[in-house]
Amino acid sequence: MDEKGISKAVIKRLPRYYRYLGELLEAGVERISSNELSEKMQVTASQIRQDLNNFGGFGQQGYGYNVQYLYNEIGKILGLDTVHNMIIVGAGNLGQALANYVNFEKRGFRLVGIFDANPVLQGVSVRGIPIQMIDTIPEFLQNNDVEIATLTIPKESVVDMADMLVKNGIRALWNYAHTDLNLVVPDGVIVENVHLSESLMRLSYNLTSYERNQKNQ
Amino acid sequence: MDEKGISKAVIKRLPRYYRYLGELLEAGVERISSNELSEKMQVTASQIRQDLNNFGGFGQQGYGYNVQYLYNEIGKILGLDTVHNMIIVGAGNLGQALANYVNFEKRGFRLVGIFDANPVLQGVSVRGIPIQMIDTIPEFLQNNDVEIATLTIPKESVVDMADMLVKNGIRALWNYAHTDLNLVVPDGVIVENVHLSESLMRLSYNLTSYERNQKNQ
DNA sequence: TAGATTGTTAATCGATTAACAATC
DNA sequence: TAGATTGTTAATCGATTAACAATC
Repeated sequence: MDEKGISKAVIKRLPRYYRYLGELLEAGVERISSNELSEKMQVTASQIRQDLNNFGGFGQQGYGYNVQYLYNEIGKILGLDTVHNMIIVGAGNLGQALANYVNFEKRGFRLVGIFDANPVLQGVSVRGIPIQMIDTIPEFLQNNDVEIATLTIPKESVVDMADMLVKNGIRALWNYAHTDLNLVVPDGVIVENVHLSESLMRLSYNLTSYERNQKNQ
Repeated sequence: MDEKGISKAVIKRLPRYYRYLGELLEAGVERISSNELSEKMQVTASQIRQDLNNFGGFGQQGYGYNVQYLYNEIGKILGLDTVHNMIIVGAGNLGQALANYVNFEKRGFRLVGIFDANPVLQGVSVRGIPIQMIDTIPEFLQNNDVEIATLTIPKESVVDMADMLVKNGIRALWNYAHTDLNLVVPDGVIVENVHLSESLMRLSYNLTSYERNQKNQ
């Protein structure tokens, strides 16, 4: 199974397929054709078939796709069938919000530690996990097999933190700080940047240019 | 100034330019060439020039771009030079995290109301704004000029909520629920979906396929 | 078998990169 | 003026869509 060279555009769409298939599953739908799914998701049937065929033939001519089977297969492709231990660094509002997000657990992301620099938070429990001090991270990573670190700390400290985490064996960073960590981290370390403010600016652009168009008509 | 037909790919990159220019500004850099910027941002200089020229010529041959000027212009394009009133619907962890995010204010997004369905939260203040009950939203929108609603409520209730908000004049939805609101909302209403779990799944995909490749070598 | 729908190749469309003349 | 660098056109690359033969 060589999954090398799958385009970013395809990978970006996979979680969305997964979500829609999950909903169909909940609704008790057993099978679906690329055409039906394309209407629901507002993409072309052609694109769905092309996307899926990057990973193998999951359907059957004359029948379509079995929802449960396809859901499972995409889950496997996304790596949701294995458990990944995760820590959260930064127990502010956002860090705690993410910690409380129950569904991650269901997808194989197991929260095993929460860390913060603020001594006031020491020992405070979030979802049954006591917040620990940041300087204990190296020791923690030595004793626990953690792959993912979620970074909800200010951008000023995030580069140094990323360095330290990678040196202690962290394999992937889920970065909420306003920096593109991928540009400062060694090759092979996975970085997923979440820039919420950029999302809001995009909204602002669309809102503003819509209003401009209204005026000019 | 006709900004019709700017491609999504370009719009997606604008906030990133804005961020890098802001950093250069803070660092006291006065001018920059597309080439220098391209190295910093890890994109091609050609792309930078193409992107900017969608909106007009902001540079000068032989000189490059004035950082302050370009920063301001991109800000204008993104609509960050006007104030947009915003409410947050859903005062759970994520809603409160976003409410506490100070920088939005600086970019022209003014938080004017926070709402929740849980009576326990009634009157609790977040950043000086008391949480109000959701059933008071229509009246609130009648009395206040609000353009943007941030939705941090469960997906079960988000479609009805969106309907209600739009009926009461909301122009844009910043949606954190696990649904594609753009597919259920009338034309002309701006929707920006933020699917954090999809981001984590992408991370998971990259991590998993990296590990698979390691094994096969 | 006939009908439906996939898997896949070919055609089209759009986005990115390269190149260079214009010009500061 | 000479050098630098933009704005912009042309070339390339990649992604999406259309079409259809294969096949359940």
